Amino acid sequence: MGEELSERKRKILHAIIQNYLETGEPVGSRTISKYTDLNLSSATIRNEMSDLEELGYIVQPHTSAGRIPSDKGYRLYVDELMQEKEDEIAEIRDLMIERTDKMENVLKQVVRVLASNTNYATMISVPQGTSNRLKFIQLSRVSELQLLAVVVAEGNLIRNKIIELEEGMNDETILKLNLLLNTNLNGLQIAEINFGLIAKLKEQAGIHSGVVATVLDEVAKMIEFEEEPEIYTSGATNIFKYPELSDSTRASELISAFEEKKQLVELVKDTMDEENTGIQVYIGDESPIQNMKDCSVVTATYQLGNGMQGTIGIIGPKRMDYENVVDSLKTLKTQLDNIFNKKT
Amino acid sequence: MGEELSERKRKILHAIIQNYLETGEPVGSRTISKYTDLNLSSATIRNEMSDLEELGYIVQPHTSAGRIPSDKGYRLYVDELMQEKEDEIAEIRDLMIERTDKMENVLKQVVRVLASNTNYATMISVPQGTSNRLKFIQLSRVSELQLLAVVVAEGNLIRNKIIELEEGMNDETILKLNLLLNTNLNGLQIAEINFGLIAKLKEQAGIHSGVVATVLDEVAKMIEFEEEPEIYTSGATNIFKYPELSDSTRASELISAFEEKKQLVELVKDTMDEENTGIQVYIGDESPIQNMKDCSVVTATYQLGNGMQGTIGIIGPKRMDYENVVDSLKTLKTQLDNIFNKKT
DNA sequence: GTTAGCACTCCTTATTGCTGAGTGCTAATA
DNA sequence: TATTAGCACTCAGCAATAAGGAGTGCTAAC
Repeated sequence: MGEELSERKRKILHAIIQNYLETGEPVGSRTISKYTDLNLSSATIRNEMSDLEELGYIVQPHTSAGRIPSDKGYRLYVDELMQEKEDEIAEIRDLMIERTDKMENVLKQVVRVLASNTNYATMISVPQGTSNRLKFIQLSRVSELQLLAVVVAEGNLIRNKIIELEEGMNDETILKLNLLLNTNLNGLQIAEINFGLIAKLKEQAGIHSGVVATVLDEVAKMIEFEEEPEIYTSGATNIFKYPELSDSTRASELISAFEEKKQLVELVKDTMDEENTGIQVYIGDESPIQNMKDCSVVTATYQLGNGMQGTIGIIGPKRMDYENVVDSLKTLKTQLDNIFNKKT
Repeated sequence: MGEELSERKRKILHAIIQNYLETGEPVGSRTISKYTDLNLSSATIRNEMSDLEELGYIVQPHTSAGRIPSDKGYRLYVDELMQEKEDEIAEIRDLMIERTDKMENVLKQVVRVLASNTNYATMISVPQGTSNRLKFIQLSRVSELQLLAVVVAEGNLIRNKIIELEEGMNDETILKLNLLLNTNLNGLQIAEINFGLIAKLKEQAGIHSGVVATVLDEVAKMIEFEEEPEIYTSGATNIFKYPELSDSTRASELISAFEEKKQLVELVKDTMDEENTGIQVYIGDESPIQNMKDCSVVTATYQLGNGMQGTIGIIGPKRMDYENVVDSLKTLKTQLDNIFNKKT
């Protein structure tokens, strides 16, 4: 593990990986001999490659084939070899966020553009977080025994919930409840809505405390731990562009992972847990998602002002164009920050 | 076209199709000879099959292979041969609509259950219609220059829309607007909101008519022609269960049709246009969707009280189990009717 | 009208042989 | 000692060939 690689070995490994990223075919010694400016014969390259294989950075699919990078090789590439193009402020093509529309639409558009730009499968999670501030709450009667609760949080995150009542409620009561809820809750972060406050509200509701309790329960539950983050995906069929992923069983598993979204939720949670705020790269087995052992997953966390955050992810073959992907995610991240933060 | 088929030919055709539905392999004369209770030798069957081929009901993939049904054959099967199991009130397994939750959730669950029961890809469209009645409208301030409009229609169809204001608006005005809108619009069908009414409302809004106009525009546009019906899908990866659909290009096209949903919208529109309220079966080329020439599509329209309606669809290989599919859709259709109509 | 029999077709699968890319090793070279 | 040329060897991929088998169409007999 700890062996230092000679500069030459690093160069050769770099060349192998880059070549493989482009072609998807095992790369042989002769190719490297010509491809690099090292001016070494294929025989020498062969010796070095033999070493690299022994060290676990590359792998031979079968005797008398070229070499392909192992997970360990990719890891080294991503961590050290790959050059980040810090400066080029690459504009995400075609990304025109039209208006301050519902966040839902913005996210759907973002994920679609990202997929069509990168040619990989993409996902984005609706921002979540415990320190999100309430903008306002509105209860309205929808029918005799149903209330509609609309909750708006910062960033124009809107949630509806139909609340079933056990018994009727007159308009005045609803008005009072609205007043009560909004006076006490608006502007608060979720974390600040504690049991004490809830008890206080119940008390103030007087005879209607029973009803208030259920309403509060619903409201609290709805936002506080909106159990599963919602996720939008796009470009799942891009995986068919990579032969190594597109045999039918593998493809089926991958795509249904995108359809179900359950596993993606795991991915989001995993990404969130890491304190790391930057870009994360999961290579093969490193991925928290079972079905993606043959893929690489690159994720980024984007912030929404007050501790609210979501995850963007790109899923593709191990030989994905890491440089560009990481780059795209970086700029997208900042763009998202801007979009959501410019409107208070 | 008009030739009447002898009873024997019909039986043989029926047998061929049923066998092919099960196996997916071309079926030969010997198989039929044993499979049926006709007690005919394979030679006789061969003669009949030769006739059936000439009439266009079956087709030979290559010389010296068995026969498979042509689109025309399937059509006859669906229209005449197939026995509808009218009586068995087949319960859709596991379909437990838990609560009067948001319609969105109900639909998502329905489509998922249907997919897992049938092993085909499924879709459902959110009900739409011009004769839908408004339950109520609610405008609320979200920030200085943003209003949130919440519109609830019958069946608890909820829509949110952020409306941008050009200039600020005080609370009183908003209150008035709400009163105005609700007094005049609640309980109306969309069709009843005409230009006359709109003009009247604008007038009543007095000095704020400018703002009211935009608000009304937004509200009207939002419901009247909610441009594209929303569509939920499930089980797209089921197509991998049918080898004839799962080669990578075909699969990719199909699945991306499910991902994009654009084409599904066409399908929904097409289904709606047909005056036919029952079950529709599109076989191969009959389908309005380009990419589904190799599939069959079965759709049903479900009603929601006042002329509002949505579409359920099942997409699978041509050799789909028509009997069960049609049956499932029928019962599901009535179940949906019940779910949505029991709560006014 | 039905059936047995037979020649024929052609898909499928397995076998074989060949080619070419690529390796590993050894011996010669700088 | 590091590099290189040369050579024998391996093996996936491909094409050509062969064997097997399912199924048909036709003819002649029942």
